[in-house]
Amino acid sequence: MNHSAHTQELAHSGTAAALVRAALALFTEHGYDGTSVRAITRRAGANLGAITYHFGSKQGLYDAVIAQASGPFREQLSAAADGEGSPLDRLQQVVRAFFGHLYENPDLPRLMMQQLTGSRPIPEVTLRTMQTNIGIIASLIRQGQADGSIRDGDPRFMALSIGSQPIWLTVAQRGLREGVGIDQDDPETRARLVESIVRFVRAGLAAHPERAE
Amino acid sequence: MNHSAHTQELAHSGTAAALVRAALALFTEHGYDGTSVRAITRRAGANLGAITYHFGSKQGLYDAVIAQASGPFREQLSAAADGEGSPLDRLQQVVRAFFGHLYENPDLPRLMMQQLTGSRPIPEVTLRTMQTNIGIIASLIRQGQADGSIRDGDPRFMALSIGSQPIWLTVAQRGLREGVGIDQDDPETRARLVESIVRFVRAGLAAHPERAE
DNA sequence: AGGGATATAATACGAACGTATGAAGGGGGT
DNA sequence: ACCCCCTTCATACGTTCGTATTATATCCCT
Repeated sequence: MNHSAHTQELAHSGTAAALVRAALALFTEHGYDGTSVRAITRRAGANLGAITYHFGSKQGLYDAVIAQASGPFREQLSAAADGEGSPLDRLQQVVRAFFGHLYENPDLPRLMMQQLTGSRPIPEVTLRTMQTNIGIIASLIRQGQADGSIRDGDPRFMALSIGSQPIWLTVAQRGLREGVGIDQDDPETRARLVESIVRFVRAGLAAHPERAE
Repeated sequence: MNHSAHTQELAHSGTAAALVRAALALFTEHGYDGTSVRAITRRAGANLGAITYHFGSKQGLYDAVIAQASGPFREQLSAAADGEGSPLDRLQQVVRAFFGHLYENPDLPRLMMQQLTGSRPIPEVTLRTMQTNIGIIASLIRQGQADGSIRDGDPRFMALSIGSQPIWLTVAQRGLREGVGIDQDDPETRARLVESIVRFVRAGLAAHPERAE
C-alpha cells in the first residue's frame, strides 16, 4: 500500500492523478458529502478500491485535491505584486491577477468557500493561502501609505476590502447570471466588470483624487 | 397530511417551527447533504416521520428554511436606503445595515453561499434577494451620479463592489480568525472593520475628494 | 359525548454509503 | 524462468440514509 505523502507528488501511476482530477471536479460541483467514492472512481475510470489504496480514505483524497488546487494561487499573486510601477499601479495588477487566476481556475474559489462555510476544520493550506494573499496586498498598501499615495487606514482591513471583491464575484457567478442578469461568461461583460472593480479599488485607496489613468 | 403552503405560515403546531429552527442551524453548519433528517428531528425533539408529515420531504423542509431566513433581509436593506441625507450618506447607512443584519443572522450568508457554490438550482427567493439588494444599491448610486456626488461608472457593477464586502467578510469569518488573526467576534475589531469598509466604499464612489466626515 | 380530521409515534424497507478483504494481473531484476 | 512488489479488481460488510407504512394519541365541532 502507498498513500503516504501523496499531498506532494502527483504524477503517480496515472490512476492517482485521474482520481485527483475527477475528485476536484466532483467535490467542487457537489461538495464533500455530496460526492461519493463510487462517483469519483467511476469518473476516473478506476476501481472502487482505488481511493483507499492510493489515498487511504476519501478524506485523504480530499486533502490531496485541496493541496494541489491551492498551490499555484499564492505564486501568481506575489508575481504580480513584484511588478513595476507605483504601489497603486501594482495593486491594480494584483487585482487583475486575482481575477485572472480565479477565472481560469473556477474550482478554487468554490472549494475554498465550501471549506469556510462548512464545519470541518479548515485545511492548513487554505489558511496559509488566505494569510499570504492578504499579506501581499496589505504590504503594498503600507508602501503606498509611506510614500503618501494611499490614504490612511488599517492596511489589513483595506486588503480585505480589495480581496473580497474578486472572490465573491467569481463565487457568486451563477447567482449573478441567473438572478441579476450579469453574465461573466461573456468576455466583454467580464472585462468591463474587472475594470470597474479596478477603478473602484484605486479610488477607494488613493490619497488624492486622480486624473485619468 | 399537510405540507402544502408551508413556505409561508410558520407558527404551526410548534413541531413544524421547531423543525425549521433545528434545520436552519444544522443546514448552515453541515450543508444539505451533511445533515440527516434523523439529526434534525432529534434536535427538534420530534419524531422521525415529522419532516415527511409536515413538509413532504427533506427538500421541502429546506425550501421552508430558505424562505424564512431570506425574508427579512430585503426589508431591512430597503429601510436603510429610504433614510435621510445625501445618496452617499444613505449608501453608508446601507453598508452598515448590510453588516448589521449579517452579523445578527450569521446563518444567512452561509446558507446563501452554499446555494451559490452548490449544484442544485438556486432557490427563487435567493435570486430575488440578490436582485433586490443589488438594485437598491445601484439605484442610490444612480441618484448620486445624477447630482454629481458620485463618479461615473456602471451603477450595477459598483453595487457589486459594495455588496461583496459585507458578504464575503461575514462568510469568511472563521477563516479570517484562524488564518489571518482578525477576530470579528471581538466587538471593537468588528466596529473598526465596518468603519474601514464604510470609508473604503465612500472613497471608492465619491466624485470629489472629501474632507473629514 | 362521540366522531372525524389532525398530529405524533414506532418500526420497516430498500438503496447508497465508506471501507475492508482477498484474489488476480503485470512488469522489472536476478 | 522465476519471484516479488506494486497495482487493479470483484465482492462483501456493516452503517446510515430518506421515505413509507401502520398504529395510536389529541383536539375541534355539532
